[in-house]
Parts: sequence; structure tokens; C-alpha cells
Amino acid sequence: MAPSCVASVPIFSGLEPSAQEAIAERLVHRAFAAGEVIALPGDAPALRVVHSGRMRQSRASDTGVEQLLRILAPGDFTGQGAVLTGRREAHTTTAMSAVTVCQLTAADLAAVLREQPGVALGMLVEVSERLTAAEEQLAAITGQSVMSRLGQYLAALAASAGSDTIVLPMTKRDLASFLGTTPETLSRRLRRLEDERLIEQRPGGVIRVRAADALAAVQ
Amino acid sequence: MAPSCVASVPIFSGLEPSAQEAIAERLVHRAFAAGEVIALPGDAPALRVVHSGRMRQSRASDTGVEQLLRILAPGDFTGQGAVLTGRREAHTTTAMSAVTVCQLTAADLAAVLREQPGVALGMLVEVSERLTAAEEQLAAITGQSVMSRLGQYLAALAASAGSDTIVLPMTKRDLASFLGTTPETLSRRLRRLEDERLIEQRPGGVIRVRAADALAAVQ
DNA sequence: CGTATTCTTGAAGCCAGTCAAAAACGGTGG
DNA sequence: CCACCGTTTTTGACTGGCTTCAAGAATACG
Repeated sequence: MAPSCVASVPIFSGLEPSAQEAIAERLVHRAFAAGEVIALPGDAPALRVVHSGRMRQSRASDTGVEQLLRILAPGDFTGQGAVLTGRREAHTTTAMSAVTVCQLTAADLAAVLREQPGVALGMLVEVSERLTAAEEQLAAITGQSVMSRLGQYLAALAASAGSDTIVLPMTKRDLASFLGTTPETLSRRLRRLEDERLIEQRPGGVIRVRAADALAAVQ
Repeated sequence: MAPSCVASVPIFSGLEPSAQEAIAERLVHRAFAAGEVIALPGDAPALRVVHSGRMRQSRASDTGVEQLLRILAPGDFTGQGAVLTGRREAHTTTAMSAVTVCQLTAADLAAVLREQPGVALGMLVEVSERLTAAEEQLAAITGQSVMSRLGQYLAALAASAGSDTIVLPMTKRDLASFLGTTPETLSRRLRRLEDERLIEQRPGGVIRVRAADALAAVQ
């Protein structure tokens, strides 16, 4: 399992076999059951790469309101913020399903980055994309209504799925947190989109997008 | 000026003199007057390092509301998002004062990153910190009141200045945008903080913090 | 010293949050 | 296969923080 893990991870897969083996030796594998906590704020820094399953990452504000930041799928990594800056972990990470992760301590990651310059570049590209996404979301939350954010989210989901029937990749409660609102408001906005004939809801978080263009342009 | 520019920039300053010279040859220097636009959404990607002066970076939502993302001081860089992912520039960057920048095209940055592995690592650390900051702000905007965000901002400013008298590093209009609110609301909240004897406002954006602890804990 | 911004203040309206409870859903064991 | 239970989701009523629009005051700058 160890070598296949390294090979399946984008930031390591481009390396030569000998380099991959060196990394595999340092990696620690861990498994978590659905719902289990993988990391809490204040934990020691560690780079974690998802091998299988999905995990959710959130951050609580001072008042306790939780903001869902992202969902990590196989190949995605997390923990670079704490590892690179020497701070403690700032996020809460939990397993959404049964999850296996490959873990690297701060010291081991430092060694890998020194020996394998390509890894830093791969991580840099990924972190840059996340930063752009976070900044886009910041602008959307301060400048657009919940209705508008929801419409764009659903339109984007349909576009990336290449189908007009989509399955929400998380519970509606989580989607509300991700969009920066409450489950009550999300429910009402979905209802309004249905009333306006832009979507059609079916059980199990299945949504049929009837007018993607209009959905992405909702105010 | 060219060599001193490379030496004064954190992501390049650690390199050997010969490497710095190689980078200096690729750098293009540009100067901007206060208020001038340095980059607009849709511009061709380029890595820009601030040499002198300060510039502001913002992002507009679909409805036109502007979100101030950050202010760049000498040594800070921008444009990595577009350069690394091959997309077009997403932010608006303007000069707050007279500004000189060192610029690197996407192709030249790629060459530098290939030849100088240490640069990618330095950029990775910086971009990671920005991502953490953006995520923190995201959680603050969805989970805390304007009052609370303002209190924490002022307390942090006083702490980093090491003094109880601080000068706002931007106009109040910009601060409102940065905090995700409007100038009107910011004005009212500052007034309330004065009424509660937590701060004291003086002309020119000068604020005396009278109770930093209470300020950081305001709800 | 005049003028354009920036900032402040007032009044009114609305979007979204909160609290509360009913309804729907999904999984489980008998 | 179906009744049961906990969770998720929905709906209703209400509240409130913030935004908006508008106009006046203060400030900065040429």
C-alpha cells in the first residue's frame, strides 16, 4: 500500500521511483472511521494526504459559528499552513466517510522539500489555487446575497458534473455553512429557486438544474 | 538599482549572488504614480514584487461591491495565482503612493523556479500564510459582527505597533471594505467604541486604544 | 482659500438570523 | 417488511444588525 499511496498523490506522483520510495519510508498511514476527528485546532503540525475517503475541514469563529472551508478528496493534502509556518493547527478536520491518510511530520516534510524541490512547486500551485478560491469566496460573501451564492454554486456544480442532474456532495447543513449562512435560510432559498422554476429538488440531495444560465445570474 | 532590488526581496534575498544576478537580468522595473492602476482583472499573468511604496489589491464581486483583500508593502509579491495556474489576473491592483515594482513574466518565473528551487519554497511559505489569513477572515465575516471584527482589527494593530496610539494604514473607506462592511456602518461602530471608552479618535485616522483587551473581546 | 473627497449622521427598510416546532428522511432491529 | 427513533430538513413568526439613500460636516489637497 505504501508505494501506491505516494504514486497516487499528485504532489509526489511526478517524482522518480527512488525519490518516491524515500518519501514512502517517512510516511505514516492512519485510518479513521466515518465521523471521527482527524485533527483539532492546537494539534501539532503535520502534512496529511488523503489516500481514500473524504474529509471535511472547518474553522470556528470566536463566537463558535462554524465555517466549512473545504472538502478533501483522495490526493488532496492539508496541514501545510501549520507545518510551513511552525504554528499549531488552526482547523478542525473530520472524516466524512471511512478515511485513510498518509501523514508526514513537520521535520520529515522539511527534509522532503529539501531533497525534492519539485514537491514545493507542486504544493505552491495547489495552495495558490486555494488562496484564489478563498479570496473569491470572501468577495462573494461580502458582496452577494445568499440567493446569488447558492445559484452560482449549483450552476458550477452542474457544469463540473457535465449534467443537469446533480447530487450535493455534502449535507444541506454543511452546504449552508460552506455558503456562509444557516440551514433555515438555505432551505428557504432552495424553495424559492424551485418556485422560480430554476431547479427541481428530489430526495437525497438530488437537484435537477432546469436553467443553469439563469441560476448563475440570480441576484 | 537592479541588484539591490533582488537582494531586498525576501523570496530572493537568500540566494547566492550569482543566482540573484541571473534573476535580476530577467526582472523588469516599472514605476507608478499614486492612484495609478497596476493590474486589472483579465490582465496577462505576471509576478510583481513591490520595491518601494504601497499598493492595494481588491476583488469585485459580481454585483460590483469591492472587497479589499490586502495592502502590499515593499518585499511583498503578487500575481502568483495567475502565473502558476495559467489563468488571467483576478484582482485589481492600484498604487496607494508612488510605487516601483520588479516584474517577472510567467515564462521567466517558470525558469527561475526551475533553476532556483529555494524560491518556490519561500513563495510557498508566504502563500500559505495568506491562505490561513484569508480563511480566518472568512470565518470572522460569517461568524462575527462588524463590531467584533473591528475591535479585533484595532487590537491587533495596536499589538503589532507596540503602542496604544495607532495610525490606520488606509482610509476608513478602505478599512470598511477590508472588514466586509460599508463606510457608514464603520463610522457608527467606531463611534460606539468611543462611547464605550474603548478607543479615542483623533483626526488623520489616529486612534488611541484605551483598553486593548476589552477591544479584542467586544461582541 | 476654495473645492473635491472623505467622513459622519439620520431615517427607513430589508435580508438574514434566531427560536421553536412540525415534517421528512434514513437507518435499524424486530 | 414495517414500525421506530434520531437526525436532518422545512416552515412559521419575529427580531435585529446592517445596508441604503440622502444630506450635512469635516478634512485634505492643490
